[in-house]
Amino acid sequence: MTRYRKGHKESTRRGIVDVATSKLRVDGIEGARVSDVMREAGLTHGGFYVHFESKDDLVGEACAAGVAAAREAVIAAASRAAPAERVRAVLDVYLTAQRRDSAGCTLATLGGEIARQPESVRARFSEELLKSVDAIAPLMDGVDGQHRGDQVIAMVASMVGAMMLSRAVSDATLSQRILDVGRRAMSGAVERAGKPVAPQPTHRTP
Amino acid sequence: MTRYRKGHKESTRRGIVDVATSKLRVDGIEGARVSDVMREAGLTHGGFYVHFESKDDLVGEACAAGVAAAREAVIAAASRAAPAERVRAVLDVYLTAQRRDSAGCTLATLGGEIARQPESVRARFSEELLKSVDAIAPLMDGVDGQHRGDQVIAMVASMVGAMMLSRAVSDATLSQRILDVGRRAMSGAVERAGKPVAPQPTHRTP
DNA sequence: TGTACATCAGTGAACGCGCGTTCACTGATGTAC
DNA sequence: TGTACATCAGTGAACGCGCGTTCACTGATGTAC
Repeated sequence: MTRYRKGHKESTRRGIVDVATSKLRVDGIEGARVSDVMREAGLTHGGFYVHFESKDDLVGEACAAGVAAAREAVIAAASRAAPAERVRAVLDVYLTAQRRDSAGCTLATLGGEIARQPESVRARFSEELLKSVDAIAPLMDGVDGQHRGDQVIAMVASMVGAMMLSRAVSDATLSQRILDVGRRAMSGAVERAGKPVAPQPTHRTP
Repeated sequence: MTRYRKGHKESTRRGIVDVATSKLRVDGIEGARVSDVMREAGLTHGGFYVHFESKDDLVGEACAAGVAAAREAVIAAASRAAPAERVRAVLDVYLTAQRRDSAGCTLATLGGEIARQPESVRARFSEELLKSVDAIAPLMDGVDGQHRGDQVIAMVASMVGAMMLSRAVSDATLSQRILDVGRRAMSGAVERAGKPVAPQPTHRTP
């Protein structure tokens, strides 16, 4: 019951990757079953191997797609703000309870597991992450390319760490506090680094 | 072939938890098999249920033990330095290539997976993490308890995010860069926040 | 234009494997007499 | 003090289940003649 027009196979494949990208975030790499992904993509599990060599193959592609999606989201948020406000703009979009309670971000949900994946998966993830740093860096407010890239890395590490802890914790108060502190600490650091202000040794608690 | 002296059962149980704590970090929650943990503890898998109700039960205990171990390490590192130097002291001990390449830290290796565990596991993790924040906070250099705790949370989130990304990435240069940037960004933020210095909008690259 | 055949995305039953868990059993020790 | 029994940490074979993967098959379309 098939035989479709040209490009159909590619679009089916893309659909599988899309489903996998979000299912991996929710269920983890081992928790996201091939058969579930295929069913959610409107297919049966047997056809999986027409599109992918193995589950690892899909995992690598989905991780890369997840990082790419995060990159686009960061670029979109940063682009809307003035250069000096961009870190804060990204933090305000990313480090939110809404984002924590939704499927979340590939980096925060899968980062720990990717470290245990085969080289093929890690390489795809790695490449896409470096590409993201380089793509976001020009939007940052720094003296040179290296510093701008470093600022992206610091921002991403802080956001991802805070988001991961905030998701792991079952205590709602602590979870919210982690998000708030992450947002304040990072935007505070940027403000202090970028402006000639009198010393302010206190974090205010709004 | 048993019947041991009083306290033997408890010490066996502790041994299983110890093995599990490090095995979970290396292999992940699903990757760490009950039978492997038992074998490494010098037992056969059948005896597992004399000590634990289920694998989840062990996972909860091992996660809590992992957080407690991290707390002790942070306290030890911080205690050796002067108050204003403590964040830097912790960063210098924690955000290192050696730590990245060893079993690593429970927060960075399991954080993402814990978010998907049953409430029983998350609650134990959560409790131990909050306990850690409260125990480390008095060592920090801040105006009040809330701020000190916030400083701990910010430090931990940054460290854990950087460590996780550094471990996930397969590109050795990027991996090292993530560690370096994490260390510099955090210790720089502390320095800028704590001292009345002239504005220095650049990160120096040593 | 009509007919025969090749193609290939997708189906669904079946496979082997390894996991968490169960269970009948063991046997050295502590306790009762 | 010596003997019979209860205890219980630990053993190892066996279980059921669900996963990733394989494979013989389907059937609508494109192509050859």
